Amino acid sequence: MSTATISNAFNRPDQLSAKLRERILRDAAKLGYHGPNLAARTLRRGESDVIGVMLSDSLTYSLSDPVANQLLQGVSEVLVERNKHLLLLSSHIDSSEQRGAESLPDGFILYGTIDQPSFERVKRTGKPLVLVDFESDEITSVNIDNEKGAYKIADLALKQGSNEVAVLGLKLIDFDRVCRLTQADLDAEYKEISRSRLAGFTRAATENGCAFQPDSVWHIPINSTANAEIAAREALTKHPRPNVLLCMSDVIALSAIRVARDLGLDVPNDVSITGFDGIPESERSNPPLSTVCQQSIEKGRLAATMLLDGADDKQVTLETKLEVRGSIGNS
Amino acid sequence: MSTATISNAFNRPDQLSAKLRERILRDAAKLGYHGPNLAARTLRRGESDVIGVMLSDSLTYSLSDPVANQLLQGVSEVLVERNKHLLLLSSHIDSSEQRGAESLPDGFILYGTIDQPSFERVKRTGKPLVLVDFESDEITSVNIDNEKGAYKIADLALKQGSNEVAVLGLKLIDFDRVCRLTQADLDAEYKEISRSRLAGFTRAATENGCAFQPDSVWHIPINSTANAEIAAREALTKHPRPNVLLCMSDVIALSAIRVARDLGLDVPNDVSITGFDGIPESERSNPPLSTVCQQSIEKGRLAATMLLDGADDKQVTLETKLEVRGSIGNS
DNA sequence: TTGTAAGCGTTATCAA
DNA sequence: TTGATAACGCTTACAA
Repeated sequence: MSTATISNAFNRPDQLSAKLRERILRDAAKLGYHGPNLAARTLRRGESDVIGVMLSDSLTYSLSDPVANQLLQGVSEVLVERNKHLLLLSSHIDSSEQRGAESLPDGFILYGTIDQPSFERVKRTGKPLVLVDFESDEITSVNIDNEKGAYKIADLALKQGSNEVAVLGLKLIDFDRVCRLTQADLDAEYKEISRSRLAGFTRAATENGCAFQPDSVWHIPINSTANAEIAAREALTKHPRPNVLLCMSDVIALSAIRVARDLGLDVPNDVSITGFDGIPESERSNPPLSTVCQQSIEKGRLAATMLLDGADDKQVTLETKLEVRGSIGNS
Repeated sequence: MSTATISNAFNRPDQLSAKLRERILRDAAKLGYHGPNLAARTLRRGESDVIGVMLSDSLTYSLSDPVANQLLQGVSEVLVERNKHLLLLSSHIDSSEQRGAESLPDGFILYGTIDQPSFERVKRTGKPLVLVDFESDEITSVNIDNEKGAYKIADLALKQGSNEVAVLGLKLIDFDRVCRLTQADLDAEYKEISRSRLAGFTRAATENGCAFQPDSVWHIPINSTANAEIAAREALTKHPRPNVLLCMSDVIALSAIRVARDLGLDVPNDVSITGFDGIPESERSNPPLSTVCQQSIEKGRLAATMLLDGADDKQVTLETKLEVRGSIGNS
């Protein structure tokens, strides 16, 4: 009974008699053998059955973000189906351990705006890559049309005949605190999807005759309730008070709804609030949030499927769907 | 220049001259070498720097569950700090790929009630294990006192002088649909933490003179909004209508609050509703939810720390904290 | 149908 | 300070 036969017992049942195979498996179990070792198998075969998901934000934060969560749900659904495993990585880091972890997966899903060095490093592995909410020439990616989605919801909110608009933006500049923008901020090059959303808001505002100034645009560095509440409070106590608040994420918009209530404002009669993403909680708020639903779960499913099926060099743009709910006025 | 020297250049800078080391690193970068390969290193050293988190529910579901999410946040916080990596696994599965994935990690965190075969398998790896929300003799674990937490919140809700109690329970029996319990269900052995919560509810009800029957107890198989709404609707339309609804999770309780509103019931005047867990959303509901806060993030941190620091054979019980908020009547 | 042997990329040991 | 070598556990030609 050689090692080869044992290997075959586990991996190629047709290469030996059923009887021998059974005996081997039984003996292995008896000896407490746990089955082929992944490290050794990977080394030999060059395939680990592990898929890496690299997140642009920190792991801890990403796990708390409802949108990232939905993406991961979609990804995991497909991976489980295909018997692949999920290794979570985060960008920014460049330790030797990080590089080690990067060497294991058979392929990567890169979510969000990955920093340049990490991106280069992963590209150089030569392994298949699928980008999500991030684009790069010649690399397979899954995105939505952020400009269009933002335009649609802003247009809807502004059609109600409003005249004072504020924007609660996500990651508009490279700064780690909540603040308003300046014209210089806007002119600076910054390659985040939020800039496309801002472009959509701006186009809708211009078309509806209520263009806004940079100082009506807030920058929020990270999609958390705490940050959003600060910005919402500033925006809603500004003079003149905005009667339309366009938010770049549902987390932000939901925070804004709560802040508005705290300030004694009625949503939508005093102020209309719109979100972006379509997270589950957006349906449950009071009033329910009007938002741009971007099907994050489906995005994850699609990205994983494309990665595993080797859909090279396809750049997919998913449709967004407007969810019109109570947080927009109908005056 | 031998492989050994190159290895040293990456792992033991003191074993060669700075000059040579620098040259090696530079050349390696130029050649597109990504750094030591994890599979090979693991094979040789017997250590992967990967930690496995095995979830009792499916991966996809767990990623959507706010409580599991908080646990994972805590775990990831510590892992990132320690330069370890996170492999997500789920219980129930026993494919060869699963066993492969199980062979990689240096240790495991087992979250929830892991099925017996998976648990045995992981135990036999001989690697360090930390159980969370799950106990087994002689194995390190992190738990809370579910009976006590449940007792405290139930006692608080029932002190208000109510007389009709219903319970929305999570995973009380082995059945995949929402249903009420029978006495036989209660008598059957079932080793889930929810049984301890039920015991706490029962004790408080008995002490407050409003003991409930099995048919006032609902079983919900999985902690999702959809399931919870079905159960909540059944419970709140029962005759006589309960004026206290004790829920075994915040997701369930938040759903119940919405269902109550749909039915035109005022919370807490018509019905008091209590939760369990202390998820972020519980603060934001309308009215805010009274619940038992179980510090899930801290649980994750602690479990990861104990795993990495080799706290063998310690069985920790974390304190729970009562959060008294608007969903309980003060009549 | 079964066994032999090479080699995957590392690192630890030991020798130079 | 550096280099040669064996071994980690597995899979896959190929030989028996």
